[in-house]
Amino acid sequence: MKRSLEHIEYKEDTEALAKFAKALSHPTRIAILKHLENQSCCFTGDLVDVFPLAQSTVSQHLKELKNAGLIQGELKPPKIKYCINQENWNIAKSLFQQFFD
Amino acid sequence: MKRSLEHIEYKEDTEALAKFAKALSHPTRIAILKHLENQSCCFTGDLVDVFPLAQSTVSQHLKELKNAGLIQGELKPPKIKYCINQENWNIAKSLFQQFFD
DNA sequence: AAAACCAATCGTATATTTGCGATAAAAAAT
DNA sequence: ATTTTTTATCGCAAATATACGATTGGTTTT
Repeated sequence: MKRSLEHIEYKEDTEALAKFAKALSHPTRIAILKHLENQSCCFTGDLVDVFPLAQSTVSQHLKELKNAGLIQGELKPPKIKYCINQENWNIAKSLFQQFFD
Repeated sequence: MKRSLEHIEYKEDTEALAKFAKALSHPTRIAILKHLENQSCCFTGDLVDVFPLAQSTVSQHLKELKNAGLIQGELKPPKIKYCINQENWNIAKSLFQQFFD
């Protein structure tokens, strides 16, 4: 990508909102989050059964949700239990609320 | 991209939410929408002055926002006046509200 | 009719995203 | 100690996104 010489600096809220939106920009990730909201928590393997996707692909989506801060993984060897990260979830919620008035 | 043989079908709301989120997934587009919320409307040229981006790049972002249905352009020759598409804006708003509980 | 203005589109380059299979790592079960 | 289970990561391929300059198309002004 031919980039602008200087990186554009946006307000912190703008950047944060865009980052959360990006995490939500794929239907699989929306579906994963909806699933987590219902189940409260789940394991990677559960999701692999729910979605017709390779294990590595599901893992990749979980990683992005984790990077965005929307979920967190708790080690329950040999599994990993994923839950909504309530703190950041609330931050995202209020950013979107604020944005839409 | 090596795709699954059959395209995954998600619920309509899930697809719609992901589509809106995608439109919001770039800080420039967030900033454009915030600008439109303040000004109620504006012209492409105004935005080119506000953002340190090429005219074609701004136009590209406007196109994506238009495709997502979040804005609409009204011909005011020789300019084009862009406004929030209030109907779809409200749909997006309620989808995000619903999603975050 | 010609020149000027505004915005979309085209063509191109590069970066990022998405997806898969294969492999690795870490713990549990045998 | 070996095997099994579970999940992350690597390497690759293809699609999509981002950005720019140049060009095009439409309208207004001269």
